[in-house]
Amino acid sequence: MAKVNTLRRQRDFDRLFESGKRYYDKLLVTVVHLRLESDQARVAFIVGRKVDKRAVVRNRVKRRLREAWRREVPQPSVGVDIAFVASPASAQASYWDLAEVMKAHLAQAGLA
RNA sequence: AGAGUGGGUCGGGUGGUCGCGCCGGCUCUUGUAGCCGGUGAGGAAAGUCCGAGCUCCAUAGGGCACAGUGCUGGCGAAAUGCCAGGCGGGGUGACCCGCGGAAAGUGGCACAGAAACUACACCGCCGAUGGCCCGUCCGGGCACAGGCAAGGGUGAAAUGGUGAGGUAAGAGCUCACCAGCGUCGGGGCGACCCGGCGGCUGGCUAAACCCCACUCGGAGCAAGGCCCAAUAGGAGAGCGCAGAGUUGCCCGCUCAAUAGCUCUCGGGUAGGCCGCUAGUGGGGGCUGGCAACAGCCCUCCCAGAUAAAUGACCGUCACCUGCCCACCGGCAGGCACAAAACUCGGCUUAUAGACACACUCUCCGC
RNA sequence: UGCCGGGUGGUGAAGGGGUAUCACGGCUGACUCUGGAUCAGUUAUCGGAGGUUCGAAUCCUCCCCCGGCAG
Repeated sequence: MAKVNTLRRQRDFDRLFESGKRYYDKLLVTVVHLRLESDQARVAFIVGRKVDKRAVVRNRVKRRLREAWRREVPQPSVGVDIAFVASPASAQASYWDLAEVMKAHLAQAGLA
């Protein structure tokens, strides 16, 4: 995943969480916001300290999410910002569980 | 064979399919591109408990306070670190744990108890001596004066312990040994140890104040430096006053809002770049030293991310647990603690299991 | 990542070496025909583990948890 497709500015996060549409699950909360001025999709994976105290576990969840985004889901061709926020239950979830939830949320958003 | 002690090393291997950060090279359509090559988490990277380097600050100067350290000697840049030794305590033992000063002063020691520090006298013991009574002047009784601190009892702790002598009863009152104190001689760099002598002893608490010796400016890479959109129109320097700053206070030193006057044209947010990895560095050998460690020689280059790379999935082998099983083997599950964020030296805490070494105890065999 | 502050009944707070205190709740009982008010009782191994002390919520050390500041 190229750097251009990573969401990193505080301003972008503020706009995404203020006006984005949310899809909920026990493992994952997905926030989607369309950006018409661009045709690039930007994505962020958020795993807070409440998921698990240990950095090793949080890093594993983040990497599984990133891998699921890369392999299990068709890349959107429209301008859109997406944030995947992991919940504490995702620390015990397998790669395939996370991928299923991600696919379902993107289908609901009409991106897949 | 079993149980254990000490320090040390390692902490999954291998294959397949996709993928990531950084560095270097090449290519072109010069880009947030493609290809090739190299490289990419730990013993604790952790907690942030100590200490350094490095950077900045209004210069860091003095005094007091506060704070820290605390057996001795050595090592180390330094440290609440390490090594060796000393003493005390624990363990059958290998070994482990602790550490200045209580006759410089102040304070505290609840409850209980007679008394808790100028020690004391409730029960108790004695009553030799003096007193009173009986009585033949021997003697016996009373417990008034008085003597005692051995025994009982209270407490965490009661002014040395054990034994003998001694006495009216007792007591370091006397003696022997032990503990403590002082002193002399010897050994050791020293903590301290060994021996002699003396008087016969003087609670505990300093992780209470304190005393003694030594140490101490503050903040921290979000330090700090550089380049600079948009927006706003001020911003900076000098003079000057209330004032402000340094972990607390005093002195000292420094700075200086706003208003005013004079001069100058820069300051800085978002963002980006540097700091940013070669360093008190790792490995091997020799020499000195009991050791920590030091010196010399050879050799190696070993992460630099920033919404944050170092992986995901699927096999297989090894290991562990459970079940089935006469055995071969099969099935299921597990396979630790945990991830850099300027760097380094320590400490502390978490950690499935594996390996080798040295040593101790018990039992058995020869 | 760095630096601070704090954990005491259900809740909010005192206490800084000597039987753990107060307020508001909750529960039980008494009073009342019933309820309220009132009175009495009950509800804590002081975040955990070691250490210093005769004795620790308090002093020291190490862990765990919560919150804040620095963009």
